[in-house]
Amino acid sequence: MELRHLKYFAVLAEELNFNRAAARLHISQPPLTRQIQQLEEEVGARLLSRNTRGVELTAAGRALLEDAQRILGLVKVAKERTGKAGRGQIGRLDVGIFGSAILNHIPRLLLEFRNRYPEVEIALHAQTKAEQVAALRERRLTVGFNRHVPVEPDIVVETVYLEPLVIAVNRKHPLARHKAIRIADIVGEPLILYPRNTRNSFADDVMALIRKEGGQPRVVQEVTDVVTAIALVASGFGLCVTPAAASSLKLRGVVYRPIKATPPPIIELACLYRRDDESPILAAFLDITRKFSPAPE
Amino acid sequence: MELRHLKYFAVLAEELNFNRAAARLHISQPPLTRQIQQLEEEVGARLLSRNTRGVELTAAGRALLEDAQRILGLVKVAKERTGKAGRGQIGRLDVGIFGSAILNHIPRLLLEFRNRYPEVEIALHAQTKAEQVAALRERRLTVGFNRHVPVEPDIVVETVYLEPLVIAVNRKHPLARHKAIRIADIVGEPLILYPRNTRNSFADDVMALIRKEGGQPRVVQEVTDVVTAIALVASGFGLCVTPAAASSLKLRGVVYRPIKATPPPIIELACLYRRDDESPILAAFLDITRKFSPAPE
DNA sequence: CGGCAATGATACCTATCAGGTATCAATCGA
DNA sequence: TCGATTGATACCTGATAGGTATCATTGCCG
Repeated sequence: MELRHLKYFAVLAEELNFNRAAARLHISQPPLTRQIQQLEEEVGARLLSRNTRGVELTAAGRALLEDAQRILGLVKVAKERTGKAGRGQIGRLDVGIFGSAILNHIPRLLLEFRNRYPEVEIALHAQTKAEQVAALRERRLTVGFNRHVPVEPDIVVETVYLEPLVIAVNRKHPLARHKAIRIADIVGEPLILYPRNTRNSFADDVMALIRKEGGQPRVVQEVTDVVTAIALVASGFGLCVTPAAASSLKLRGVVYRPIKATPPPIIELACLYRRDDESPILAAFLDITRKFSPAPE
Repeated sequence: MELRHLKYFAVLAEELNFNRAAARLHISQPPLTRQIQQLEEEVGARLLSRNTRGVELTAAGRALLEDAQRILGLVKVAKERTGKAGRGQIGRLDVGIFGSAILNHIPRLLLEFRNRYPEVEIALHAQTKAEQVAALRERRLTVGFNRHVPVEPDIVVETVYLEPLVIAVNRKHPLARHKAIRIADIVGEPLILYPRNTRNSFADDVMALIRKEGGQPRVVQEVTDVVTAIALVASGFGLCVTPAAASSLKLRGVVYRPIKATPPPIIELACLYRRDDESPILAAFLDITRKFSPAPE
């Protein structure tokens, strides 16, 4: 049995007339007769009773018609669905993120992607660098976002965003009166650092930045995430150097000031994915990512 | 697209190797390659990524595989179901019956039919002769059972059972002492007749039977159904001539006696169906009906 | 009542295409 | 580097879907 048989039968069952059905199928009547005969032989039952004036469905014909229509419908949606999957318009995008990355740039990317590919399900997974790499290899992740990602042969690391740094200070702190703050100004100031206990982290960048100005950072507190860090700034513990994205965290008593320097200090956000991943969804997502990157607006 | 494409693809997706898949499909490898290429072209997406050492499903391929398997499964059950419908092993049998016919013979037929065609749904409809004929014409009934059915050109009436008559008498009545009763014995006896007010009914048969013996029936009560008639016999209202099937109605105080006559009086049970009905279910049912008929055991 | 028109079935031809054989290109492993 | 294995390609052949011509049946209508 082939889909042709079912298609022919479905049309014939609608028309109940071989000539009209054949015309609708753009074939002549004898081939239609033959295909229907074949179908009848294969299912082992008369499908239509031919009473000289037109035809009529038998019980078996009625039974098959239902199934045939459902099958033909399924074939149609299967074709469409497969095509969509091939163009990355359907499926699932698993994105690995880390704490503060979710504050600004990545949500914009995801929003844009969702608008363009509304039928792709997006799943977010908060994971560390190492977890992301492992998850990518095990196909649990399509793409990850992180900073300072070590180079691996099977993982592509692509810088997607250059984010300026800002300094979060308490509104009552003298530096809050400046429009912009020089790194030299914060040498000796009490510093809140994050994340804590992580190799190759953003915290190291900040330390290095201060040391480059000849200062010794005076860390008064290490915390695990931005939100806690900014909360401490709000309560006057000290100041904090953060990616600009954090400034969307509006906490009472905290102001954010750009850093005065040439070139202004920036931090890279990278995206990572399997080198051999040819999934159209990844391609589509990377396409959008690159349109937004790497320069900050 | 044809089912061939889906079948080939499903096997290939399982094997993930063109040669093995081709072998399982009893074709050689090049035609398989070509059919898969055609399929890919039609859905507009790569289904497999060919990495020199074996192949791998793409996202589109995974999407299609699910649908393909479901479709192939449906095709299989559709074939089976249609064949069954063609052999009358599936579907629905609407049977029209009248009051007392349900007491003995018809239930046996239905039981046998249900055992042989367990997947056919049986629906019973209590209807008069005229209702049955109308329902047959309107396809609401597959087959009807009745007595004294007038001949109609489009309805076949087939005698399916020759039922002896018996006489129901009160246990205390003098005739109850006889093993068998002659019609002559009941001339003048108080008679309960049913059904009431119906043309060409069983009641007429009984009346004719008694008149043939030269007697004038002494009808003391007319009722609509057997059960009421037998209940009246139980309370001593009179005696009642009924088809033998009624004797399965065991009421306290009622005994049934055969009629002594040559030939013994009988009443015909007929089944009726549309002359142009070629449904295999009807054929199957008639087949069983005829095996039980027309002689009483 | 006979010819006409419409039905689906049959006979036979043709063109398409599924499937076969031989072979190629690429790549992995020994 | 050579052989083995992968899927792809080229080309041929045979099965078969589809076409044309025609038939048998039957309802319709003058």
